[in-house]
Amino acid sequence: MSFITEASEAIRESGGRLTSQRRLILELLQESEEHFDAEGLYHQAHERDASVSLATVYRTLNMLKEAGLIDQRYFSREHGREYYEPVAAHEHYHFTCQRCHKVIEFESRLVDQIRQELEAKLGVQMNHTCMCFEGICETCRHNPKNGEEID
Amino acid sequence: MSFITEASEAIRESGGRLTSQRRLILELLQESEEHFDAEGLYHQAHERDASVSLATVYRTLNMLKEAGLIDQRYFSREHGREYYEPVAAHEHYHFTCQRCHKVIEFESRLVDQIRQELEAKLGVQMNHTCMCFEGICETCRHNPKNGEEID
DNA sequence: GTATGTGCAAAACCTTTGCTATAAA
DNA sequence: TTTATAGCAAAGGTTTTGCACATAC
Repeated sequence: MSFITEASEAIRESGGRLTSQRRLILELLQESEEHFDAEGLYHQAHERDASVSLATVYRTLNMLKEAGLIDQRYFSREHGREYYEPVAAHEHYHFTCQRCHKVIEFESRLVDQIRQELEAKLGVQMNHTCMCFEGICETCRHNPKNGEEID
Repeated sequence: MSFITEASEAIRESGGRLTSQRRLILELLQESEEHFDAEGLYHQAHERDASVSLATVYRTLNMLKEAGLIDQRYFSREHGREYYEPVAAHEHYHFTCQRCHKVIEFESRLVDQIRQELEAKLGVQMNHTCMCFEGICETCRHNPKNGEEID
């Protein structure tokens, strides 16, 4: 089932309405299948339909997050801005290059094990994990040009 | 070497000045040896010296962060507010209880291994790791009273 | 004396919200 | 027709900054 179909059904099931703005945003999300933030999404949407507002983008993102259709992440060290991505089949994590700002996705058995270890060791119930990794990617490590001191 | 001594030297070495406001803030940090945010620190400082401003607290925290004397962390899922703590001998991580808001520190060999695994697997140079864990602590799990639906 | 640091208030930033008009069902 | 949603602009919450004055060195 496509993202748009799934999201449309979720909206309808909860008594929501499939407005033209929401449809446009869903299309953009499905097309991109990448990481995006509210502002980037807003710019794309606004290009196609100048009537779309930033508030609607935020409201739609929150709605999709509540519905469990997108995940909210942080990518930069400062975490000043929220990013989103479609919910993926298996958990994965992100490494952001501080120089070229490329985001590398990866999976790790170790990361997955942490939850279990903590639940066992601390006796807690883990509901949410947030991890960001930052540094210099392989390409940039081998290209010391491109200026800018990092860390 | 005490935190105050170390910080004072760092300030002087970088051509900075040990103002009364900075001295007060350093004292509070050394006393607390805990997690704190800008506002909490500001309130404490302001009690002892009503002339201390929030701006100075922020500036001092940033200075100490740059100097590598305190670490900046996030404890809540939303990351709306920055927390700080003295730089510790060994890396540790934090689990925050969503019900009682207690913060549990822990160490984990697994967490530490992730860096190495990623450096090997992705060929990156890891400069910064940010992790937050949230859920329900053991105590709260066994005390289903206290209302509030969580997640 | 000279630069660095301070307080204040305003700005910056991202996100949310109140209100009225609009449009989906 | 009814009620959810849109747009707008204003407010929210946290952190930063410009500026003139104060102060450590």
